[in-house]
Amino acid sequence: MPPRSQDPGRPQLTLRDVAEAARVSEMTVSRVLRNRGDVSQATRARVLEAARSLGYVPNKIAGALASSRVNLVGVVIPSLSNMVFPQVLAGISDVLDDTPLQPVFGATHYKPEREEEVIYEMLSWRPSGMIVAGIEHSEASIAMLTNSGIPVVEIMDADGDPIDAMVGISHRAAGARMAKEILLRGYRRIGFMGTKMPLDYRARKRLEGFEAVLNEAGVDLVDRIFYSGGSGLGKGREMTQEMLTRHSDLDFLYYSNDMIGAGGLLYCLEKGIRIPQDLGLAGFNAVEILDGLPMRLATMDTRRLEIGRAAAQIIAARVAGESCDQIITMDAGFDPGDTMRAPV
Amino acid sequence: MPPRSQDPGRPQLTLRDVAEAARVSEMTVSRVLRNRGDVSQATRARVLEAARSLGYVPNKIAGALASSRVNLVGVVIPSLSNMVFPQVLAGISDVLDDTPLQPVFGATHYKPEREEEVIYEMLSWRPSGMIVAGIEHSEASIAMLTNSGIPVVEIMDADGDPIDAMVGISHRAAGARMAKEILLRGYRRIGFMGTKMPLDYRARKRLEGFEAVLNEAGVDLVDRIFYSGGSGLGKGREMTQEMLTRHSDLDFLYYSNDMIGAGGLLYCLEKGIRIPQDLGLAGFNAVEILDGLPMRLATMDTRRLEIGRAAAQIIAARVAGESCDQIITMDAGFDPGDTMRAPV
DNA sequence: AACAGTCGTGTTATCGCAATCAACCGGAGC
DNA sequence: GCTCCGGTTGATTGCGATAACACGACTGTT
Repeated sequence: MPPRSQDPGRPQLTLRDVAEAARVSEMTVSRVLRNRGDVSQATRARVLEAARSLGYVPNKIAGALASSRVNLVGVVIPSLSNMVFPQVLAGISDVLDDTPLQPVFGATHYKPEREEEVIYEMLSWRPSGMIVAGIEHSEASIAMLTNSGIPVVEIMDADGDPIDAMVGISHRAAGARMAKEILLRGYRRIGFMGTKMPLDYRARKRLEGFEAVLNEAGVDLVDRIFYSGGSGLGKGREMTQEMLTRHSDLDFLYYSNDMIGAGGLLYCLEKGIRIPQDLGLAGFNAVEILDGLPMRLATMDTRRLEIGRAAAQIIAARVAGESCDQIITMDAGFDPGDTMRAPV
Repeated sequence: MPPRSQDPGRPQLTLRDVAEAARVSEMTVSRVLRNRGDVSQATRARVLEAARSLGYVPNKIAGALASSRVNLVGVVIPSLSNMVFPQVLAGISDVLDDTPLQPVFGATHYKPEREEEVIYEMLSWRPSGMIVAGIEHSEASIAMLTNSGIPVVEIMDADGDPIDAMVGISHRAAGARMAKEILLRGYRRIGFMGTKMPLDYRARKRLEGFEAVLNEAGVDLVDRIFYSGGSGLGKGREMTQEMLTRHSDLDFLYYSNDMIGAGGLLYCLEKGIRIPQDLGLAGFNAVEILDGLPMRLATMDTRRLEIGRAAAQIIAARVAGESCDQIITMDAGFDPGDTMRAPV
């Protein structure tokens, strides 16, 4: 029978227990465990030994209440299963690992009411800062963040005004850039495939920027297909088949993300379609899965790691009382890969 | 100029402020905001209005200290950028979303010392439960978890004894099963490719189980290649090329995960190798990316979503004081896909 | 009319720790 | 021998909330 850790009898250890064991005051134990103030080597050793042998773990709840300092940074993102956000988190962790700050994540699933709840929950722990994906939030969310009195960094978007600080790329500009590159290469009959989610503002802005440039050039999207549910290679295949069935004369397929783009690419290669001569393809996001496909899909790098890093740096600086940039706009990098022909 | 949320002047709102605004005691406000006890409709309305108009967000730090109840569940996993763990998290979130409990994640990057730190950090917030990936932990980690007095669920592995509760599959059995299936189909000259990480115990157990069955049948692995760094399609391609260059007579390639397996598959298809007749392939983990590849890779489903769910259910039940299974061993599902020929 | 039982609300005492300031100690300087 | 001092250590207070109990105002019963 395995030991059960829920034995009720076990009393929670406190500073007092350690203090008694080491025959010093609670305050001294507190100082030792936080490496604060002057404590003699002898006392320090005695305290550490006592804490170790008792298996004492400090209670941050009490510590935070007493010092009104909480070393948490709330990070609010739409989803964890998206392949995109984990990289932002990696950037954040990278930077915060060198500070006393610790990130705490929450997912909203692109639902504003869920975002509100997550923000409320997080703020109720009185974190030192917040990093929130996107710049579109409910009024209540904005009010809470504004009133919180802590640094707030909105990330991944730059098309709008932030509550406080902001780090991201302009998705409108990214869409426009891709449209320009496509036109520059002589493609004119373009189909779009993307997610249906009306609340993915960034995807929407990209499409807006994309179409705006097309329209200026007198070109219209031939067709568009929206899907719901998870993004996967399979989804890209299906949609591409559907799209090419509807219109046999397309010369370019623009996908709202690399996953479905890669699926489309695999489909086209199987069908023996000549890429990029007869048909060009492009996705969005520069996910690592692209390295390894038979052909490199054209895409745009959304600088996720750097965005995470920069956001965390802003929080760290502000918590330390240093000044820093409040608005950082990055350029999304364009990569034609192998699926777009050379500019004409 | 955007509003700065760090205006120093803003005093933190407390129950007292709301109480004064609503002209009731702090206790009454507390009751209203937690929906506890009897409060008259009139008073309740007044309090809610006061809280809303002030923009009050409760301080859980203080609440937790006073009630010694913390609705957090610590979840310790090796990595977030692995495609595997996010699904475990999804299962956990699924279940906890229907309870007052809230998951908090921490990544260890497969380092025991990092795991120790993460566990220490989490326990210092006095969570209601812990879910930890794997059953191999440092002595200190085990001691901390045991002493914590809270429910602890170790997940994703079943080859060993748990600290408290456990939910997972036997990786040794999974490796053995795959070996049997391979032998059953007449493959004999087998190459293995996997990650070098000595601390990925589960990958190691799979290989052990795999080789044990081969050896019983008088078969030896022809060769093995270990890689370090991230798993990607590209890595799978490179290794497969290397492996096939070293040994032109292999008839099966066993990969330690689906990502590199998929890369290998794409490589082989490009080279015109006849799969599964001349060469069989198999990966591990049943990641969704497989749906959409030109050919379905043989793999094993590690039941990640269900593991996450079950672990969360155990925590939820234990927190609620209910009894429940303590050890759940799931069977990894085998799927021959299209890359293994029929049994002979 | 006296009593107990509700209901709604307030009072008091923690919760475990850190900030603050006071107290102590032994040696240096006069 | 006295003060002064820097280095250590301890006692007290309060962080913002909740638990537990106390209390007054009604209600309904006998």
